[in-house]
Formats: sequence, C-alpha cells, structure tokens
Amino acid sequence: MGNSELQDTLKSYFPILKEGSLNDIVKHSSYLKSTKGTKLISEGKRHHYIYLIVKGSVKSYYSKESKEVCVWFSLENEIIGTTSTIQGDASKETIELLEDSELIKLNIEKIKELAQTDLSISNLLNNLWKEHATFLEERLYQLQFMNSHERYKVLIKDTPEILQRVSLTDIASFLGVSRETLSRIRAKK
Amino acid sequence: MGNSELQDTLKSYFPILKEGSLNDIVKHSSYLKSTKGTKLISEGKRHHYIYLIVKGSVKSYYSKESKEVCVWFSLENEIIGTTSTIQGDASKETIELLEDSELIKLNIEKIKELAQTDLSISNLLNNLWKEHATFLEERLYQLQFMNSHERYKVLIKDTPEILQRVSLTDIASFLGVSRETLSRIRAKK
DNA sequence: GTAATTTTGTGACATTTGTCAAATGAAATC
DNA sequence: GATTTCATTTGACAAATGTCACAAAATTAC
Repeated sequence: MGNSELQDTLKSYFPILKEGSLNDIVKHSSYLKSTKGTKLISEGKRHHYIYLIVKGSVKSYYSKESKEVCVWFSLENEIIGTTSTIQGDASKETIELLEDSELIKLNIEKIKELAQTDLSISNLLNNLWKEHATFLEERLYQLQFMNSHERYKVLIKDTPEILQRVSLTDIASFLGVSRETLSRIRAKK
Repeated sequence: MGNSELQDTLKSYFPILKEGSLNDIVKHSSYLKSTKGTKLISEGKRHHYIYLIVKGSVKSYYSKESKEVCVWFSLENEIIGTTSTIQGDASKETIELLEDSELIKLNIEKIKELAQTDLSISNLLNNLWKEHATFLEERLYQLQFMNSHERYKVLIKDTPEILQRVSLTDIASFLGVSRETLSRIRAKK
C-alpha cells in the first residue's frame, strides 16, 4: 500500500478530518501485514500505536493464572487500541491477531500531540472515545441484565461473523461463561 | 452560588480550560439544589444537561420489568451524565438523587457546539470521555474476572463511603448479585 | 491418508446463586 | 413510645453454572 493509498484509506475512515490534519496523521502511519498469533499490544508493556484493521481479525484479552478472558473482538474496518496504551500507560490487555491480517498502524502519541493544537484531530479523538464508551456501556448492560442465553443470541444476531472466525473458547470467556456452558447453550438451540 | 463562585468552582474542575472558554461554559451553566429522589435524567427522554455534584450523591440505573440495575454511583466532585444524552439521543439510563444534593448543571448541547470551534473545550471533552471509558473498562474487568466476593471487597476498599450512603439493594444490583446473595457475602466476613 | 494435536461436546456431580417466604432490624410517622 | 413502613437478613429449595473426566469431531502435521 503506497502513501497515497494510505491517505485515501484513512480519509474514508476519518471523514471529519481536514485535509491538512489528515496529512499530519498519514505522516505518522504505516501499512503492515502480520501473521496470526502476532501480539500487537502485550499486557504490561508500553506501546505507542493504535491500529486500523484493513483485513483480518483480532481479540483483546486479559490474562490471569494462564486463563484468558476476552474483552472484545474486532473484524475489518475497525479502529483498535487499548485505553491504557492511549493514556501512555503500560497496557492492561493484550491484543492478538486471530488471522493473518493487514493493518494500518497509527502513532497515537503523535496524534495526541497533534490534537493539542489541531481542533479537527481533537474532535476526531472525541468521536473515537465516544464510540468506545458506547460499546463498553452496551457490553456492561448485557452482562448485568441478560443471562448467558440472551447474550449468546445477541452475539449471533448482531455479529454472526464472529461465530465463524473466533474459537468458541474465546467466545465463551467473552460471554462470561465457561466453555462447557457455551456448548450446552448451543446444543439447546 | 453567585456567578463568580460558579466560575471559580468550574475552574477548579476544568483546570485545562482557557479563561475565555471557561467563560463560555459558565454562560451555559447554573447552580441548583434538589431533593432526594429527583430524577436528573429519565430513561427514554431527551435531556441536554450534564451535572457536577457539589454535594450529595446519585445513582444511575437501567430498569426492566420493575427491576432496577445500578450502573454506577457518584458522590461529591464528580461529573455525571449519560452517554446517550451527550450524543443527543433519548437516555438509556435514569439518573436519580440518593440524597438532597447541590449541583451545577451544564448545557452539554452548547458545550458540544463550542467544542466544534474551541480547541480547549474539545480537549476537555476528550478528557471526560477518557475517564469515563477507563471507569467502564475497570468495571467490565471486575464483572468478567472477579467473583461477587472479590467485587464486594474491591468496593469496600476503593469506595467505602458508598456503603454508608447507598442502600444494599442498589449495591447488590451494581455488583451483579441478588440482594440476598450480597447479604450472605457480608455475613461471611 | 494416517497420526497427532487441538477444539468442541457430553455426562456426573459439586458449588454458587437465584427465588420465594418469613423473620428480624431499622427508620419514619403519628 | 407504639405503630407502620421499609430495608436487611435468614432458611429452604430450585435452577444455573462450574469443574473434572472423557468422548467425539475437526484441524494440522507428517
């Protein structure tokens, strides 16, 4: 992917950005391909990038005592990163590729710097935070209000592709149940 | 609370704001006292305000079939609102005063408008979103990773004041357990 | 294609939690 | 201070879920 292609892609994702601001961001971005299993962000480490998934899929998870709990999955056309990374802290989560993927890597440190003086970039970050918060609230709602059967139904209704592309082990932890319980939920339908 | 007092208070909460930007916000803010049980924001309705708690406490909850599930509590010195309200949609949650309270009411519609052209306000909104997202992630982590005993322990460790000022019924739904289960958790300690 | 490995499903049982009913305790009202 | 009302606790039981062990299926490696 050439530089002008990169620009075109980012432009379509960030339509509210002014031309000059977009250029500034492109300067701190790069295209990359990476293989399944690659960790874009590792728990406990400081990172300086967020990513746009051009092709492929990723999971984000916390781990404790060799157990993993998935926080979210992302497929094509989504912006991903961890809140702790964006705040400049060591990441609390790990982000790992579930498939061979194509990504655009954006230097969030630089973008945050730009946002200090660039209104259009600051507004862009606002939008990203807003979307992320909305996602998290929806997830909390589901965990607090729905039982595991209902949460599974919502998942297959809203993002059926996840079922095809993510292991049931990961989906189970995402839904907040054991692998076996998810198996039984699926058997009943 | 006079206008200059209002200005001083808001200044201490939003130190990153430039003087002029602060003035613009003060113009769309007002001080108010309100009694326990008052709903600042009602589920299903459009609202245009966020609030700063000067004194008092509030809960935010979803309701379904006459059951309430608490999403969060706030005490003094916190900014509160609902994501749906801020986005201009009908609110998904209800925000209700748990005690007689003193508040500063800020017109979020106007603030958002200002943020379109005012960098310092846009950056302020970014900070607020960031804090909110961090809170939500921490909560998700606790719900996915800890059992109810552990979640209760975290609550009494991090915000013991909540125990004194919020009913156990509300706390139970916040922790994601029934009232009776919370009673038993407490009995065991 | 076969073997090895990983993922998913199933059974049996223990544990946790929810639910309903009733009892106790605390707070508000008169 | 007695009474009413509301909040919290406790008991008994049912339902849901976790855990462990193993079987079946699917995937990967050879």
